[in-house]
This record gives sequence, C-alpha cells and structure tokens, in this order.
Amino acid sequence: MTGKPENSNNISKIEQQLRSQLESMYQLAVSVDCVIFGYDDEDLKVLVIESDMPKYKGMLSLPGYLVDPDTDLEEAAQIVLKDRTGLSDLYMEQVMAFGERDRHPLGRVITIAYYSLVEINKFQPPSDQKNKPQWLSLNQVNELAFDHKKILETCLQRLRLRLQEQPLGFNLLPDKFSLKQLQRLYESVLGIELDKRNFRRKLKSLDVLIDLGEFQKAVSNRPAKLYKFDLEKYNAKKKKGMFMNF
Amino acid sequence: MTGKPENSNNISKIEQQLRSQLESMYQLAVSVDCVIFGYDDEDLKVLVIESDMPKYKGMLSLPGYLVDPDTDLEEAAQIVLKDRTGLSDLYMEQVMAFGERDRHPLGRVITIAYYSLVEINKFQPPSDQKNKPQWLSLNQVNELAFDHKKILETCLQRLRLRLQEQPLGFNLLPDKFSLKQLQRLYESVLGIELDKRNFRRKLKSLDVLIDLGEFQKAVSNRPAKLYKFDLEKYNAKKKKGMFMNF
DNA sequence: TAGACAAAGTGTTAAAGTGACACTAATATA
DNA sequence: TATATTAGTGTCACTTTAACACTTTGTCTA
Repeated sequence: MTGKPENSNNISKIEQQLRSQLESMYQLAVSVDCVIFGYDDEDLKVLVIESDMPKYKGMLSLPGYLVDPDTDLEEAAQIVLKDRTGLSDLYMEQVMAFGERDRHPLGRVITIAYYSLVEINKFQPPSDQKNKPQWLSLNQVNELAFDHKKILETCLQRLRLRLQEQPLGFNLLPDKFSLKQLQRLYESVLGIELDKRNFRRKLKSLDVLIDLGEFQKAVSNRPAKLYKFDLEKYNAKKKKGMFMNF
Repeated sequence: MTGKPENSNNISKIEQQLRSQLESMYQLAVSVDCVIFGYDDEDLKVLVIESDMPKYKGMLSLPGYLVDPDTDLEEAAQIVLKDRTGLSDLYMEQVMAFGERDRHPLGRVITIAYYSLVEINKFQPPSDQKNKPQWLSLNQVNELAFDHKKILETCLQRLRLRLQEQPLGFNLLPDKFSLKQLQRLYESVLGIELDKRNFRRKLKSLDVLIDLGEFQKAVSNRPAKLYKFDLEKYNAKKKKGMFMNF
C-alpha cells in the first residue's frame, strides 16, 4: 500500500526538498495545512491523506504545502485546495499559526492553518490517487499525524463560531436544499439539537433564503420545499451581523 | 534623533541578521509582531516604536522579533513583550499570520501577529530608550510601517470580539476600579456609548465582581465604590460563555 | 384505491433579556 | 451652608427565546 514505487518517489522528493530547506542556514520552514470540510447529510467530514513522513508513515494527516518564498500565504492555501480537490474559489479562512518547536520531526516547520468549505459532491477522491485522500467523519477521527488533531479542533471551533454569526452553512450544501437539511447541518456542526419550529422561525426572520417553489423528488414521504441562498440580500444585510444564537 | 551612534549600531545589527537569513538558501523568515494594548482612563493605546528599516526609517511600527529555529512561536511573542515592557505573564493571544509576498522590503518575511493587554501604569516607556517606544492613542494612529496598520486593525477587531464574550477588560485596568471606569473602557474599545444603568445591571448579572467596600479617594465629588475582578468565580462559569451583547 | 406510514409544515404562550428613560445621594469646594 | 459634580438606583414596554403537539401531503402496499 505505502510501498508503491510511484508513492515512494513522491515521498522522497517532498522529503528531500524539505530536508534541504531545513539544512540551509536559517533552518526554518513554513507550511500551510488545510482543513477541508465537507458534509454529506449525516456528518461533518474532513479530507485527510496518508502521511509521507517517515515518523508518521501511513497515519492520516491534513493536506499541506511547503510555502516557497515566491508564493503568498493565501495563494499557498489555495494551491493545496486546488491540488487536492481540483476546486477553487471556495470559502476559505485562515485560522492561526502553529509554531511549537518540536511539532515537526524533520526540523523547525511553522505551519499556518486554513479551513475551507466544500460541497462534498463536488469532490469524490479517486481511489487510486497517491496519499489516498479520503473523507473522514469528524467523529471517527482518532489520532492524526503531527499536531494535526489540534489544528483540526481549532479549525472546527472557528467554523462553529462563524456558523453562528454568518450563514456559512450554504457552502457545505448543494445549491438547492431543504430546511431540514440546513437544520441537520447546523446540528451536526454545532453538536446540539435544535427545535424545528424555532429554527424555521429564525431563518425566516434572517430573510436570506429564496423559496424556489420546487420540491424534493424520489422521497417516500411528503417532499420538502427547496430553497437557495440569497447572496445579494445577504451581502446587503451582512454588516449588521446575523446571529444564530443557538 | 535617528542618527544616534548607538541607534545606528542597532539598526545595522538587526538588519544584517535579517539579511543573512534572507540570503540563505530558503530565503524565508518568520517574525512575530505584537500589538500591546494599554488603556489610560481615556483612550485605548498601543505601544509603538520607531522603525529601523531603511525604507521606513523613523516611521512608527509595532514591536516585533525575528523567530529563530530554537524558539517556540508563543515564546517569541513573550520575548517581545518582556523586552519592550519588562512585563510577563500577561494576557496574550495569537491573532493570525500575515504573509503577503511583498509585505517586507528586505525579502520574504511572514509574520505572526499577537496582541496583549497591559495595565498601562505598569509600563511607562523611558524617554531615552532606543526606538523610542511610546503609547499612541488608537485614534491618533495614522500610517504605520510595513503592513502594521492592517495588523493593528485586525488585532483590534479581535479584541473587540473577545471583549464581548469574555470579561477581558480587567487586564487593562488597575486591580481596583470603579464601574464607571469599566464602562468607559468598554465604550472606548468598542467605540459605542452605553447606558449606565443597563451596563450595571448586566455586570451585576454576570456576577464576577467583588465589591471591595472601598471608595475612590481625592475626587471632588461623590467617590465611587471600588471593585475587583473575581477570577475564581469567572473560571467556574467561563465554560458557559459570558456574553456582553452590546 | 383506501389505509398506513413518514416526514413536512405550522402558532401560541410564558419567561428572559434588552433598551429607554430621570431622579436622589454623597462628597468636595467655594 | 449652598453649589457643583459625579455615583447610584428601578420600572415599563418591547423583543427575543424556549418549550411544546397536531395537521398536511405525499408514497407505498395490501
């Protein structure tokens, strides 16, 4: 599995590059690590890969990228996203830097963590790709390589915060969605239960949904109305803050 | 002023160090920049120094430090604080990394911004110190060197956020303070006016102040009661969040 | 095609929180 | 002792939140 020739080549190239940078005079490197969130109507998930580093070989880790001097930090994070999922122009936010001295086995690497939100259907990892990218349910995350567990938790915390002050959830859902889907999203990200009627009342008062007049199809019960997010209305109101005080 | 021999020596040492690091193979350096906030019963202030960099010579900038490979990021920020004010164990929070390619005139320097809260009376900058550290009122900040204006604004925004979810204000005030002082602090940091009675009601309901039974002295009017912050009570309640929804 | 099943959708009420507002109390000083 | 200055206090109308149960609409199947 981790012994494929193609895989090995890749490992050593990345590792060599990093080693040479760390062996240079200043001996300090900077990376970005991305927490790419997806949501599949059940769980919040995160995109993980199998680590290349000898010490963590085979362990799951967050996709990252070594920042070279000619690349903006933001750009570097976009590169990770693009490389791993083929997607761009997604919601992405920097969270913070992680810079403990011993966080990386090969030397001093300070990493900047970003998280981004992906509609999960837009990217299904091909099964034969190197590093075996995969969607992992957040409640199935055990250990991760490096300090990535801590990074993931920090990013999740930030996402929760944001979700309560801005209607970010739409980034994780398909264009058309039902109120129930939206509620379930809030419930699984925030880890709480919400009252259906109160949730709907709140959303109505925010007034950022467009009723499409369409309905779910192929469900074996009363189909739900479908809505889409009204970006324009949202942008017009944004400044005042839109709190979901659950 | 900027021509003092002692000063010049310092400039070149710092600059040489940085240059040599940037000229090394990997050509990327990491710094920390600190927004040190103080409050003097009137205004929120920030500690600034005069810049050493040729391009920004004499301009005001935030105190910073070049992170060397053996120093934790957090530690580096503490060093800046300690070096500049002599103080340690203060409230300090990392905000985020700033990593635009051209943010630094000498080359690629990614910086991590921290802010911290200081009781302003605990540090009065000596007038003869190099780089002329000084407290600058936030509403007197015009331009700063590098992207430090942006960094300052981001840190201020974070402080405002935090102030509304945790009673951080106490870090900026002396141990004993009146309710009026506390209200003025909130008003100047948040940039809004608050109703005296509503403010007091809110604070009473949070129940994290200890009435010291003491009063202001040497004021030419009715002296106000003095309070102190009840750290224990606060820690016991903290988890539930303590929102000041002004 | 009628009845059972499953999820969608809908309002009310009590409690808590917020915002607006004006007078009395205590001290220093002239 | 009168005046000036700031401290300190309560109420009411309104808004927001939390808790709670039944009807509607479609599909499936007997």
